[in-house]
Amino acid sequence: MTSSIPPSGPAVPTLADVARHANVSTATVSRCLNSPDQVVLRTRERVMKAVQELGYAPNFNARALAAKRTNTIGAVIPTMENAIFARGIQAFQEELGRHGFTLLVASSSYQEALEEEQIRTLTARGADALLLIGHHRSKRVYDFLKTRSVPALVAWAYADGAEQRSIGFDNVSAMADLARLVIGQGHRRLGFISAETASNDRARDRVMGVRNVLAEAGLDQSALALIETQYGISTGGEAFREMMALSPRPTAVLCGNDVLAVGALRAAKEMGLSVPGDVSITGFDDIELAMLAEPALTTVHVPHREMGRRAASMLVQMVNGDTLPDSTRLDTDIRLRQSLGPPPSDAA
Amino acid sequence: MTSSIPPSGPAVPTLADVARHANVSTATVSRCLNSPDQVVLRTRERVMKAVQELGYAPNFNARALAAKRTNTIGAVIPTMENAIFARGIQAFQEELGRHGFTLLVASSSYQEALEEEQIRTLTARGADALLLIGHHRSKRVYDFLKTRSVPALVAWAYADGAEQRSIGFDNVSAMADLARLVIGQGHRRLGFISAETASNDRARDRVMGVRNVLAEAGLDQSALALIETQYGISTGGEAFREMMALSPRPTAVLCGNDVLAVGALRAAKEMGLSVPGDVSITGFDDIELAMLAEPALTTVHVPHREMGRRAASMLVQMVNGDTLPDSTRLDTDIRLRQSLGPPPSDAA
DNA sequence: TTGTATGCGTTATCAA
DNA sequence: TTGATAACGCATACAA
Repeated sequence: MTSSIPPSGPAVPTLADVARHANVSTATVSRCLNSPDQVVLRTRERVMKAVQELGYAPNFNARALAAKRTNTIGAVIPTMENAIFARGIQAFQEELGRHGFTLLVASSSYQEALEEEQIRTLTARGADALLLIGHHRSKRVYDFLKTRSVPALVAWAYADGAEQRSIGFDNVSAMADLARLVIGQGHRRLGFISAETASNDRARDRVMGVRNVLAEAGLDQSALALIETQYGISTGGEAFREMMALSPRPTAVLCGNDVLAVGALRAAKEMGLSVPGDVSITGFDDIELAMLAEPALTTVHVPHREMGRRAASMLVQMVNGDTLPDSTRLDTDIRLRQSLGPPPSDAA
Repeated sequence: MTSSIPPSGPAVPTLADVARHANVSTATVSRCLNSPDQVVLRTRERVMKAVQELGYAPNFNARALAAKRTNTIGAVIPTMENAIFARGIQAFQEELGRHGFTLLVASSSYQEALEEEQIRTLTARGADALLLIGHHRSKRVYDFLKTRSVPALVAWAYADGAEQRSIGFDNVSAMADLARLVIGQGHRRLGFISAETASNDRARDRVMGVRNVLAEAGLDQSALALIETQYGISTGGEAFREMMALSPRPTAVLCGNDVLAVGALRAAKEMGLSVPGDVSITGFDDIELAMLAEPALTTVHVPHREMGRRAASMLVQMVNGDTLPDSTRLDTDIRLRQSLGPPPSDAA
């Protein structure tokens, strides 16, 4: 019986290996890599040659442990399957890269408990700062972040005077603008298909935006039929059918996001309803789908890419501690397209 | 002048703090966390209480350094903005979570050099294994992975007898099946709008699939007009316009993916061409957009979610080293929808 | 079952 | 400009 040979090929080279190879101390190698100008050219060349020859690459975990800094920024988003986050995060990452930072993404599947877990995980991994979506989360989480002194930035939501630094837009007024437009077309019975509001302040704010406008227009809140449903095209369609079964039924159905709206659009077509002839439908976000839909969707345009990009530079500032950036409010605007029109003339 | 007070609040608790608090050694605390059954209930309770009270959370980097294992699996995808990857990766992550692994994603923006960099980064971070998209990459990368003995799995592509373990489908035959169908409808002049093939074997394979069928049908390769373009709806549209300017022009335009196809569809509409009356258009991937488009897109359905899920379990197996999983070939099938029909009768 | 002691690969402080 | 050397926070072999 032969003793088992350890399957180690040429072990992964370490700083020490490089140091030996170049006949210098590990400290010098480290300096060559991190602050090259602190070491004279001649030795630096020797060290770099050794690095090349051995194919050395620094061990990230060891570096993080010793330096207490990772140049990594974490982000917890609801899901990558939502195009708005995919797009924003891609821009976020690109901008981080330009500043020498790396992105660590995690997704919460829209579950508050999972989000908390992910936040703790990213923190344990040594993220220098975090990007979070929306303001809604337990005080415990905010306290945790504070005692760990991990800078955090809230995105996709801007709230006046919120304690937490944020970048985003005002969901209430953005949706209100759209609702005003709908009412301006003559609609008096509205439907609203909302994403689930339980732990989603953006969704709640959008509902509030519509309610505010109703009040403003002197309409009773009963003029609004509200359905909450999960994110998805098919769920949007089901909610729409439900809404059309109401009597009297809404002449305009506003949706909390474009995906729900596209579902509604499709359901309408399947039901043989003309949009906007029989019923108007609107969305929110202005993803590509909105323009491609038939009829094209009237929606609220949100600058997702810009938000991601600017979120990155704000976080970088916060980490470097130069100057703390102010919360940033971005503008949204309405994209008026075919899916919105006046109510049918025979509307009861 | 007062000396500056270090802004440290209650410092982050470490293993040692917990140990002190519970009156045990650090080793015992470590065991409580990693192999609880090795420590007797009574002390375990004491330790856990201390953990709670101090709000202790293990430092990931330190743990990785000591244990040489991270329970982390890395993935390098072209971009999160492509729905097929977003969807697959989401499933991938969910399945990893079930096995106690964490996902680290990076994106290469379809750039080979960037991909290599990301692979090195993830490796330096101690990823236990990697998920890569497609087979195409330099030997250097594969060698690197081998000497570091980092298990890697290729996804979104399956190649018979490829050295690298993979999960995916055969892009050549999947596209060939579709091309056969198109030719079966009577088309004799085809167009193909391909994604850029330079460092993308999936794209190359799809082109090859069409070419094979042409040969098979006794058609000259000149019967195929080929345009390569970047991923995107608008680029797809531009390529389509170019193709329609050809003379004689193709009666059917196959696209390397659904996004390009949707762009083509839109361009056709803008040009006043009827689909499939004047020209047929097909896609590949079967993303949601395909069914929503007008007319609905004939395309190749790929089980992205299943691929992500199974990729995760394969990688977990590879890391745990139980049994090495075989490469897996998944089936695709054609979704025949309205965008494909016979060529116009007046086709020259 | 628990404790002691060492090492993991870096960075950073302090001398030289 | 460079070199020793002490952390960093944890896991684990070995001893008790």
